[in-house]
Amino acid sequence: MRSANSDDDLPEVPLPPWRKARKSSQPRPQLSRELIVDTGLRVLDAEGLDALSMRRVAQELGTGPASLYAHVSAKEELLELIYDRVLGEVRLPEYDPSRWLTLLRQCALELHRVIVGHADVARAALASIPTGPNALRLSEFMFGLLVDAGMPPRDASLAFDRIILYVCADAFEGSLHYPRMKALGHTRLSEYFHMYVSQIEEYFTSLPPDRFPHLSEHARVLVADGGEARFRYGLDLLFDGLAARMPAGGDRPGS
Amino acid sequence: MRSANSDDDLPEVPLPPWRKARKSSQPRPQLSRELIVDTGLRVLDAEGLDALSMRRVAQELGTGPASLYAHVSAKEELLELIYDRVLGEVRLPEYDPSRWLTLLRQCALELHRVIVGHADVARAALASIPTGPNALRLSEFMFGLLVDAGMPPRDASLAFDRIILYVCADAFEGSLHYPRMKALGHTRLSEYFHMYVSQIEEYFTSLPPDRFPHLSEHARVLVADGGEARFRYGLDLLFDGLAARMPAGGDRPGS
DNA sequence: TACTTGACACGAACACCGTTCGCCACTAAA
DNA sequence: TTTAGTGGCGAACGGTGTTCGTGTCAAGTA
Repeated sequence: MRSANSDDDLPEVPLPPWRKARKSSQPRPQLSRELIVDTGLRVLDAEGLDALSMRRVAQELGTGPASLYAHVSAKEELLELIYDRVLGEVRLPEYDPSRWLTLLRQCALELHRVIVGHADVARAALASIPTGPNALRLSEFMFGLLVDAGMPPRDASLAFDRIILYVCADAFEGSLHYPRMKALGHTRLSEYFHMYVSQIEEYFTSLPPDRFPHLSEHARVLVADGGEARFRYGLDLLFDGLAARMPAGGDRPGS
Repeated sequence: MRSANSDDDLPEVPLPPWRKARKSSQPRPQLSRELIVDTGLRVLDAEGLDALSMRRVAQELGTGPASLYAHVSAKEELLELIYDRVLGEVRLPEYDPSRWLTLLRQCALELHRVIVGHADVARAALASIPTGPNALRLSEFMFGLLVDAGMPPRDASLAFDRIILYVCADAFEGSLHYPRMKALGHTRLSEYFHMYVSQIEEYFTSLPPDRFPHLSEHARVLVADGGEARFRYGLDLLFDGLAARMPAGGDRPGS
């Protein structure tokens, strides 16, 4: 595999018998679903989703791409498995329906944190309908919280779905900058963002004020807040709406 | 190009001089950005984003993929142009800040309608930072509405951003079913959805009730509502939160 | 102990993809 | 009429996901 010797057709030497021993001393790579998912996640964390190809994972495992298909039906399945493994890192608080709003908010923030922490796994998150064990665990927790707090199951289903969508969508949008940054050759995230924000602001400022009065005037604030503030603002909007819909109201002081 | 005559290497006849006239009567295919964007959108509408390759567009235009790069720097740019062309279909209501909530909601619904109407253009929508003329037109309208209604520009910026994200994210999520449906060989959308919903419901029902009491009990309602109801529910959540934040409150009777 | 069986590993290939290079035909200016 | 230059485009490069057929090893059976 590592070249070195010439692997031509004609055997230069009648291959000594102990060659067989060498091969069996290197037992079997023991491929398995878990090992493949582990490796895939490692590649994704280190180099991003674009670098996560079947060939790349196979290479990391010292084999060819065909070997993976014995344990994983397709790349899509591999991505779903990786996503569910990531969801395993989500730590759930103690279950207490009387504090449903606080806990639900905590879940959303935690989910967001975990997803954002794994490069651009969000791109895989939005694309898959998650049915893995860790996704179920999280779903049961959040959906149950809403139901047990007194929300009609149908509303709870919708609300839960919208929260997850929002969290994943925000993480996804943020992850789009990741490949861009690499393409521009930047290695420092702050440096990239500074450049990016300046460009957008400059563009908005340069717009004709007669056709785009608000955009050109407020160019600065349009790019002022970074990802985390934007995320929290939208989350607050959603949860305020939710609290107003819950029969018993919210659980935090002041609402 | 249209076959018909045999375009072999050897000329069957010493090609008469008036052949030259024929060629110049068919001047040049007159490739242009607009023509390429038109064709791309047509392919996308007819066969989905997965089928939209540079080769496919070129083939539709009766040429090779290399020809496109004279007018479009990369596929990503083509997608952005297509998306902005789609945004051109968004019809804006009459500007009236005193009815900001109604109009903003109308914009969101209209944008959603237009995006969903173009197969899975949503996948391109979320992936690009829209700076085309039609995107600016829409941004100026919605952002201006919030500012002129009395919202501090910084909040207006955040709110506007979140609304767009939500609309696009929902359309995106819905568009994911599109390739799946094709992969399963279904041609009727309703038929596919019926099968899909049944499967999910069955799966949730079959979950162990001791570990997933809420999911297994409420399996039916978890899949009850289709895309449109889910979308409106989330939009209402957002707008309720927004109205509560606007200094002058909402504009609709009852809020 | 010898043989069979079956599952896994994997090289090679297929059909695509986005993109670039370099040649060609052609138009417009000189 | 010559020349310069531009846009169209065939061919190729280096990648992708996936499949087929073969090889090889470990365990079960006689």
